[in-house]
Amino acid sequence: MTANSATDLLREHNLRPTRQRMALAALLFDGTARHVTAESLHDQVKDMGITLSLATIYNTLHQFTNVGLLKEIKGIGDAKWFDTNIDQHHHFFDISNDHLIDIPASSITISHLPASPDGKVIDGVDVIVRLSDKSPDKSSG
Amino acid sequence: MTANSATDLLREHNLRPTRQRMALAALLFDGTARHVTAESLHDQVKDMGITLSLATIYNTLHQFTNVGLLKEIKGIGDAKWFDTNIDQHHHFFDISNDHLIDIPASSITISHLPASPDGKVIDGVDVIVRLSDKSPDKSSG
DNA sequence: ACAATCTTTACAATCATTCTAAACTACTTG
DNA sequence: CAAGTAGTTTAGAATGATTGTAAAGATTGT
Repeated sequence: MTANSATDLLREHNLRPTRQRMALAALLFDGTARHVTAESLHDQVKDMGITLSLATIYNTLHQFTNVGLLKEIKGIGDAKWFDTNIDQHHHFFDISNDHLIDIPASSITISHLPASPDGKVIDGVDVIVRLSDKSPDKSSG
Repeated sequence: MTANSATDLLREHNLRPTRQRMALAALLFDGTARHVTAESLHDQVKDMGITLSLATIYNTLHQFTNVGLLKEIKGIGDAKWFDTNIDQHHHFFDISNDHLIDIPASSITISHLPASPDGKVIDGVDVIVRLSDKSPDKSSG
């Protein structure tokens, strides 16, 4: 993502194109799906030689989420994760290295979901498929 | 659950039947499925006129989980939840009041799950169906 | 009862996150 | 471009959930 398109992107969403938001937008919206936590993003910008306060990272992640540029992923580990893939989808979560892999919503079929209780509507369905390392002792050795 | 059966239950799992663990076992294993956090359990025992330190609640929840008496529920709200239903199952999570409702695993059919990446095996599948209040303005009035 | 071991507890420490108020930056208008 | 205003960033304090620590207390086997 170029500096210009980052500017446009931010403006389209009524966010001032500040140095900080430009840097984060450049990192996040390069076309590849990214899964980040505030801490991991903080480390990534640090590696680029840019220093942003953690509070700004949190603020920006929330702002990007509010305007629909990011999606928060519920239920992964201890920290909050954000996803640049804003389509409805699910996740593999590799517990051995805290790595996330997207699963398109269309790749999973969920049927026979019970009816919601009276007065309630389904707000969303999150599926997390936990992965662990295949034990080398089993199944083929 | 009677005091005697709580004692037996604890002994069967190599846990000394202390006053604290007896109280918590009595509360938790009365036959109905319960969803608790450390804080909510702490409040419940307080209501019974018993005072236990929060640290003990945490310790006990973890011990009960380690011996298979409880199951930790991943991905709900900000706190860790524990479930007396140790069968494989899923959850409705009512975001308006942080209330959980079990969904038996057999009530949901998940098909076409993609293959796990090389070297990885599926450790478990968690489905959380988020519920919110039906808006009174929509759909029938 | 005694010693050995396991538990509980108060309190400090930690981790992720949010709050606060002051310093700073971007945008608009002249 | 200068000034004013509104939006942003930041360091550091505060919060909330959880874990660690070390000392005091309870349970068990003999």
